[in-house]
Amino acid sequence: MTTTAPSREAAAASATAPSHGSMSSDRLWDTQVGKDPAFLLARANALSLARMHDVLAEYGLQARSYSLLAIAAADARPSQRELSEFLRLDPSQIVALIDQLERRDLVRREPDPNDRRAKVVIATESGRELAARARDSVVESDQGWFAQLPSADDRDALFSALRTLADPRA
Amino acid sequence: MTTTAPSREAAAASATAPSHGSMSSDRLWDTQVGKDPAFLLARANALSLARMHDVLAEYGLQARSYSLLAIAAADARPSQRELSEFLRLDPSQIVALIDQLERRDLVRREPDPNDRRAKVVIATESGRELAARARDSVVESDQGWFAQLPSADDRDALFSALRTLADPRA
DNA sequence: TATTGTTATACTCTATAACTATA
DNA sequence: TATAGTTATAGAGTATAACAATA
Repeated sequence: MTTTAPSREAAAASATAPSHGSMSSDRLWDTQVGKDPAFLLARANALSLARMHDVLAEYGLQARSYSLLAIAAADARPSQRELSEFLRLDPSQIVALIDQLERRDLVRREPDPNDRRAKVVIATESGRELAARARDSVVESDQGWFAQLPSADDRDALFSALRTLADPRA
Repeated sequence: MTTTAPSREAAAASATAPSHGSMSSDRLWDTQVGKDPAFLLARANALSLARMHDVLAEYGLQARSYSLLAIAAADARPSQRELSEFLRLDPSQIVALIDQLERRDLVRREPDPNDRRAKVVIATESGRELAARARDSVVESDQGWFAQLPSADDRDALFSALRTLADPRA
């Protein structure tokens, strides 16, 4: 989650019978775009994000606010700059995100003793509780979704590849 | 590409020496969020999309307009509804996208003889030429980026997994 | 002189609802 | 009655530049 915007409604029809009109046409999938790895990555992400959006709605969170809260709740003590880089959001968006969470008393800003320009983001007690509950839902939902890959080896291979592509240190 | 919005500037610093401040902090990567497959998927996509944005700027295209043009240029004869589902964009956004490309004489609308409500999108000759040139750049860029995975087996496993997650028919 | 957080602003993208014409 | 395309609009997300405080 986080990064990029949510993309639309429910997604990923789970019904067994496509009945009438919701089937994507083979003609489009047979084009080069339908085989372009970057397109597949984008489309998979859009579906994942839509699912995450649904899961997190119960907690009044979105992918990005959940990510930020979860990092704070993990006592990572991130500065806003670090969050900006990690979540790939503009520093001014981080301000807005933290403002939202702070209004709900889920996080607070604390001056960094080592650099008084910087502020670290700390989860409050209720922030930790919400993050824990949301995390359980997210983990469960992730498992269900990635179970579309039936083999654990396939899933591990995917996760490893994503890590390589996502993590600049890799 | 396509689906979701572009996410920021250049991304994916290729320099060998991170020099001073651009290194993401290990503390954040060590949290559960940094290991969440959905987060990795989102972040990988954000980096991919930023790269695609840079590549396509030369042609006056973005990920979504490129995808639409490439599908039309492949003679897939998509209706706007099909494009909406395939690209996961609202029908009204498809209207706007086609309007843009039509103003540049890259595509045109044609009534569907089998259903006069529907319009199929056709690439013009100059649209085909632009799509071909853009496609070459995209393919080259994709190859370079996914070469972060040195093993062809690993890349194939990733592509296969993404296809499963992205394609509702899978 | 450079960096952190902040504010302000313009722009793009997204979601929704209504309308028309066909089916 | 339902669907394809269109229009309009409000809201959310994004990119940029400027500013005060601190390094």
